Amino acid sequence: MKKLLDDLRRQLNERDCRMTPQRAAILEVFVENQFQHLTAEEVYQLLQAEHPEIGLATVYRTIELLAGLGILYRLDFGDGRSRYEYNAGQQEHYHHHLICRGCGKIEEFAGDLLEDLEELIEREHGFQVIDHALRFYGYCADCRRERKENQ
Amino acid sequence: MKKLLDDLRRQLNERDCRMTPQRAAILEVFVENQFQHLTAEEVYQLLQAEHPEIGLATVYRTIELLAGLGILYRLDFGDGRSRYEYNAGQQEHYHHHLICRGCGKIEEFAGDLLEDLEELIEREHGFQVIDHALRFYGYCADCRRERKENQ
DNA sequence: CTGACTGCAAAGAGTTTGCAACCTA
DNA sequence: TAGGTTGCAAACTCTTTGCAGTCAG
Repeated sequence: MKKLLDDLRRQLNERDCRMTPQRAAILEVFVENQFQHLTAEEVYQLLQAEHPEIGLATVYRTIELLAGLGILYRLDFGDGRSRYEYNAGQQEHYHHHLICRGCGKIEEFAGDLLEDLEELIEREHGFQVIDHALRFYGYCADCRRERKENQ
Repeated sequence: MKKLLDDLRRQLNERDCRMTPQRAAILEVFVENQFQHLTAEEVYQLLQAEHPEIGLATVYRTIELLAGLGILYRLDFGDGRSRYEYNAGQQEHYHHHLICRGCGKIEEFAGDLLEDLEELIEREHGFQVIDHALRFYGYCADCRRERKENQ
């Protein structure tokens, strides 16, 4: 954790921004909840125990900052709020999402498989791809079972 | 257009819902703006000329209804509002989106290429895929040019 | 000691909902 | 004529912003 905080401090200083206890606490929440898809409100709730003084506005502002630095990754599953995930490798995202229309559960699966396509896009559209989001919508194993039973 | 309206009426009646001039007008907007990604507000604006009496709440309610029937397709590009597109074939969507982080422009490109992956997902995760969304984020040709010039 | 950062509360967007009047089947 | 539908306004949810006080560098 210490190294991550030092990294953050350095990145902030490079941009004339400052390290604060609030920013450290918020980064910590994301690191401790790696692979989760947290909303601002959830981060705020998770902070209540140890840092009840941190306001929701600060959470929003910090999340935006961290996302701008590439430390967080923004996800939008279409449920009306933004979710964020810690981007451990600070590299591209090679996992995708299976979003269940029954229960809302989000599974991840690994794999890129899109490089060829990205090359094609660059060649044919002159579009420089810096990221991609691939989502599959459908019904997870649990919901499929339930749906079968209800027939 | 008439056939589409009759189809809609039939689908509505099957669900104990009614055809109304408002619903017809809203469907018409989507048909006339095929391949566009309209927000509720945009639909409302487009209706003003011919149907200034239709309220925004009705637009929202109708869009939700049409999306539930599979007549519209919901798109979410992460800009804080939902967009909808007329689903001409009422079948799966085999085009994807290139979203420019510079100017926000959204280009489409055709191609499925995901069938193999869908099979894999079903086999390995027991997840039944009914749709997918594939988006590439980056910089379009125009913005790339501009960014080069500003260097 | 400067100016970036914070918490709070208020304002803003987009969307949903309650309700009385209205209209379709 | 029964009950689904509408327009309006108010309510709601998520997010952003203004501001005075605070704190990091």
